[in-house]
Amino acid sequence: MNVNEYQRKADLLKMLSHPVRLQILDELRKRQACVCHLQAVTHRPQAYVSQQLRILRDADLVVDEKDGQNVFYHLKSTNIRMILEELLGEAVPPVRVVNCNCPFCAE
Amino acid sequence: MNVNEYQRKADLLKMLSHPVRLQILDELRKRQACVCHLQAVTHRPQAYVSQQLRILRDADLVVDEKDGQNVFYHLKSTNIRMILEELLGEAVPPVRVVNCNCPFCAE
DNA sequence: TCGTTATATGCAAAAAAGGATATATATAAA
DNA sequence: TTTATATATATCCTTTTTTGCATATAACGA
Repeated sequence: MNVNEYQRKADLLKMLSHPVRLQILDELRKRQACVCHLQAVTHRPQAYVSQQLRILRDADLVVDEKDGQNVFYHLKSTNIRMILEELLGEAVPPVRVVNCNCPFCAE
Repeated sequence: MNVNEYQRKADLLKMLSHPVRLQILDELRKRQACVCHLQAVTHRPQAYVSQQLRILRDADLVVDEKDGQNVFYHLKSTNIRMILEELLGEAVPPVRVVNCNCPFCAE
């Protein structure tokens, strides 16, 4: 392990060491989700969620895919999934969120 | 998982998301080490290393133990050890460091 | 006691992160 | 074409982090 590797690993952790980003990633490991769903889950304004998603996207942790009006995000690598598992425990199954009109939550 | 739990987990990760602190923790999972050893490993001035150790100590990640002139540090919990393993891979055995006069490195 | 080695702490400047707000774009629906 | 919805980006300001440097303390040896 040299200095650069520690730097890269630290950069990765920096992405995770933020409560809202962590919650977003935790949600995404249950199932892909659109921005409006993550808004409902985190109780944060849309612009705020989009900002955090952009950071995660730039860090190559999530991938976005457009579908009509919505943009769905999902985890990119399995590596991040394993770290989340160690940190947060097993992923729980997705649940419907009130005040969310996304295709999964609306019936 | 509620908001506070994400916050606590994020706080933990924040301690790790720093290249030098990460390197220190990686070194400590091989074996306990005194400040002068960590100085030699990280190539940082003593005051700098002590500062980072204080942060890790305040975060309850490491424990210090005085022995004569030296102060030895070791990891506190096994939880942190498992996260490091997931992130950095298996710990490698300790090696002697040149320019280090600690009891382990001096013959 | 004096100097040396090991370690800790305090402080301040520089850099980065966090979060709110305003605005832009793109799609769909009326 | 107008309007509404979903999402993205830019900007500004405040707070935190980072890091270097000066200094303090404590133990040990000469």
